[in-house]
Amino acid sequence: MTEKRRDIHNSEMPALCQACEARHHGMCGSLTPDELTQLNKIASRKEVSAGTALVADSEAVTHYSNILSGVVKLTKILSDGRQQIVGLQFAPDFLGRPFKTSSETNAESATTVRLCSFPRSAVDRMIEDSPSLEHRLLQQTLNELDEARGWMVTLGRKTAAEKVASFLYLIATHINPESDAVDGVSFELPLTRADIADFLGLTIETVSRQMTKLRKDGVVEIENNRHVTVPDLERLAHRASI
Amino acid sequence: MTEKRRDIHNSEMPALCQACEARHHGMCGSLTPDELTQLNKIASRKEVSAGTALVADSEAVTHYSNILSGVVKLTKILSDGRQQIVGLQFAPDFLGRPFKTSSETNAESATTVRLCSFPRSAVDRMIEDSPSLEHRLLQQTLNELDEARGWMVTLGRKTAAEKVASFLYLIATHINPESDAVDGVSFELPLTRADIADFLGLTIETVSRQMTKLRKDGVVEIENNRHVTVPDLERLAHRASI
DNA sequence: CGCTTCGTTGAAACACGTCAATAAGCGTGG
DNA sequence: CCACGCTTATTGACGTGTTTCAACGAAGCG
Repeated sequence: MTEKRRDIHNSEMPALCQACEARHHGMCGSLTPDELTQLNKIASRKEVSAGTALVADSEAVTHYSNILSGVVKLTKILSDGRQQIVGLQFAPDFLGRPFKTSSETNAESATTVRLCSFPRSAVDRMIEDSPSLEHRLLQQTLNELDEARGWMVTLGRKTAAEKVASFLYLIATHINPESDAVDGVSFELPLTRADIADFLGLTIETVSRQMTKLRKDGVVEIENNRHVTVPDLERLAHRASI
Repeated sequence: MTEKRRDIHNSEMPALCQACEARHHGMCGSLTPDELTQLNKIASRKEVSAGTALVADSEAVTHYSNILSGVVKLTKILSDGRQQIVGLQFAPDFLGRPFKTSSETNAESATTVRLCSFPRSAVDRMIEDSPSLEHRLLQQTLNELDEARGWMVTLGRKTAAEKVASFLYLIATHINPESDAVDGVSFELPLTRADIADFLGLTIETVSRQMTKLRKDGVVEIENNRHVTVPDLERLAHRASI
């Protein structure tokens, strides 16, 4: 894979992709300049506001997308309305479920999200022709599987306090892809209390109480409900039993 | 993929693989007879009893395996000993985590398990050479991801009663790969009450109480603690909120 | 036959959910 | 600019589902 990348001359790459690749390391990294140029012709970039349905339940999936910025939540609902967020996706994740036209999973923007979208058929064809693209896809899928299984421990075996700490830790370590700061991490929560509750399998009241407790214990600082500062990531991780 | 299969003449296939492929539809189906013959030379078949560690936490993974029969549980533990089963694997699933030598996930046989194992390096090489094998691997991984996310709803949003019903439904529909029987499904539970509790994020006492309730309500019949009969799968599914 | 493991059942404790009231943030319009 | 409604979040009192603790029964095994 690394060798493959090496012979990509930036000058041959579409300008839009250059800017994108410079910041992230998404799937397009495994495409040749030719493929990239080709894909770029049929790609469409768009920006959607928070709360937009990107993949509606059981609706035919017509597009795949790369997330350029923002956070997307993947949700499932039971027939009586109970909802569970089964995954969060950050830039530069690939959004879509190859080899299956319908999905039982909904995708919705949690924040303002910028996307680079492609018609499904074109990408499916490209996957067939490009083993390295499929390889990249397999790696992302394996990572998502690891993350999903890790979260299952949180859902099944952690207390409410540990769940909320786990969530904050997850965001603190994922929201800013490049930052490796150990101290003084600060960010805007991409999710409302209701979303956090759906992610953790709790009620909004319990989430609120545990957030208050973390704040009173000095583990986090919270301003305007959404802006969070974590003075000591290790301390937060400890609260999350990580 | 289907076309690829069509030109495999059974006469060219190693005898051991023939018997295996006849019953299941595992990964080896995407290999050519040549590759199969080659792989068969380095494959070792073995049978392990229930409770055998197959992949120990953070230990280097030296082998991949196909599950020929039995059930394997994938577990994760927190530092204080709390345990969560994050997946069950049935024949003919592939066991192992490609592209990563260490895993945070343990694999342990839940029942007697028959395996067909291969040295890691040989399979890794084969994956590089055979796009169709990688394709098959991607598909299993996507399926496992779907299953994991489906189970997250069970863990996060279902009551104890629904969780136990969901578990019984999962087993009833997975334990016997070929059976499509709607009525009178009968099977041996592959997991102890402790395992079931670890899978559902409950205690063994709660599992026991809910099993008793399902039995008293006539949703399932239970003999000798392990043998379960489900007279009406739809009724069980309803209890599971599926 | 005793020993251990596995499963069931009951009573009490508690973590989290439910219900309800209040406050804070935010856009809209008079 | 303030009034108004709406959504989002906090906090309290109370109820309940699940856990905890404990005792007991059943099954497997030397």
